[in-house]
Amino acid sequence: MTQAKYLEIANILTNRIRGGQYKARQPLPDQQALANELGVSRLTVKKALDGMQREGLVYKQSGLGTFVSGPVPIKETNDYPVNQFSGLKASMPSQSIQTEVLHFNEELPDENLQKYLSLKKKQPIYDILRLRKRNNQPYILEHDFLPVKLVPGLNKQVLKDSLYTYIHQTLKLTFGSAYRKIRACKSTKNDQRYLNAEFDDPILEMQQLAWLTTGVPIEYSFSRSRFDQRNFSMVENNRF
Amino acid sequence: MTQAKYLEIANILTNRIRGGQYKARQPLPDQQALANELGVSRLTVKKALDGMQREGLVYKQSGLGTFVSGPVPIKETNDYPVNQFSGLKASMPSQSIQTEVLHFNEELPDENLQKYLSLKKKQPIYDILRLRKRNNQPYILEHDFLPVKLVPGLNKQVLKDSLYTYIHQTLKLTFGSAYRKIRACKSTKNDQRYLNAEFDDPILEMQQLAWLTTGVPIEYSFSRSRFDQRNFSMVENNRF
DNA sequence: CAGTGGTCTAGACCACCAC
DNA sequence: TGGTGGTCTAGACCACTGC
Repeated sequence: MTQAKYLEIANILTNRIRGGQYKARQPLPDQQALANELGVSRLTVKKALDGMQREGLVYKQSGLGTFVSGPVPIKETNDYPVNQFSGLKASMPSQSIQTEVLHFNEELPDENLQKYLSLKKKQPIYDILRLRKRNNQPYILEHDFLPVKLVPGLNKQVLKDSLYTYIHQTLKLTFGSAYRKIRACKSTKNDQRYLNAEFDDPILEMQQLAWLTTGVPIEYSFSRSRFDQRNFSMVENNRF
Repeated sequence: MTQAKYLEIANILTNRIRGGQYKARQPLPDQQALANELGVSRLTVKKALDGMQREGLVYKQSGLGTFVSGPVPIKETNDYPVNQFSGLKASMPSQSIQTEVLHFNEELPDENLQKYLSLKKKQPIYDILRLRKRNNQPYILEHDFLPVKLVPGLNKQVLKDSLYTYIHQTLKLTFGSAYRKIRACKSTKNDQRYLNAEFDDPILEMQQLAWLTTGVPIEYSFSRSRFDQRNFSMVENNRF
């Protein structure tokens, strides 16, 4: 199956920006010119630029043109882009990520999990606790709950490798959307034990409820990190 | 100037969902039927539905239809949607918000602020510290930095009322995009003093660098809340 | 097979901006 | 006034779904 044209165009233009062909604060060629050059309609170019704008790569001024965004001066190495669906390993290819499976069990869901994952009392879930390390330092403590019937064949090796890859590549399931909640909280015994957190170290937690494209809930999870290890970052656009 | 048609369509369909005409987990009429009924082209309906999908109101299955999303079971009252550009008062109309101006001064920017806001040494900034209260309880401690030349006429009354309204309605400036960073941190003396935080209470902080549609940086700010007062929430979509 | 959403086109008009 | 991006249309073809 081939990629959509507008994604192809977005790739080309993104590479031109990264390669320096279009420079920060400078305008790109106008949409019609790009359409002519690349052999597509103007709407297809616009769609590509819309996506690039959402990612913060360009900004547009109606009546003036489309401009390359400058670098973000407050961006840090601990910043973790929150607008993505890939697993940890795929989203941080430059980092060396190790995974320890601390707990992996098949259980019956409590009332909350029944509600969150649309399950009956007798429909089992996987209860998974994993410690992710970055350069062999504790990084994220991940607690996942998934319905057993949706993720058959799950085992420790998959969990050490990549849960998301297994769900997507092997089971051919596609994540559709997720509700994410970020909060600060006090450290628990588990945080102190696995993340090397002091008792008064704040913890940054992301809670997530994720659905497949079919609308079926597939994952409820918590990701916890020590306050000095991770930030969540995002680019927001007005009116979209 | 009139609203774009696709926004109008999105409003109509959103109201139908909220009014119960289309029910959770049930399909909407197909795009062509809606286009015929509402007197617009199918693409315009699709654009409206795309926006509603980004907001988490509906989800689509290629080949099947567009479905109404169910309620989110993990949503809480402390959840604050992070994908928005309105000020605090506009985004929480149901809450009673009071503002105390703790500090308001015109100063010269340090090196970091010069870099973040693209300013020279001699170009002054406003340094603003405000305490936002919800139902007369401390809620958010906001520290804002804005270039003086971009926001003329700023005064304490504006700050007590609404900074965003002033910038948008009075000065006719439009926010284009923002880089936002969320982190957990330990409480400072100011947090303890104004947010009634204990010394070991974690603080949830959002740092923001915002640009106008022209690409000019206009605001660098910190919003801090006690860990038990506020969460940040968002709906994310795969492939958009 | 029929029905759905996803994509793409060519052309048109509009609002906005700089000159 | 000319050029930009934003919107909208009608029509077409495709990939995917369930029957």
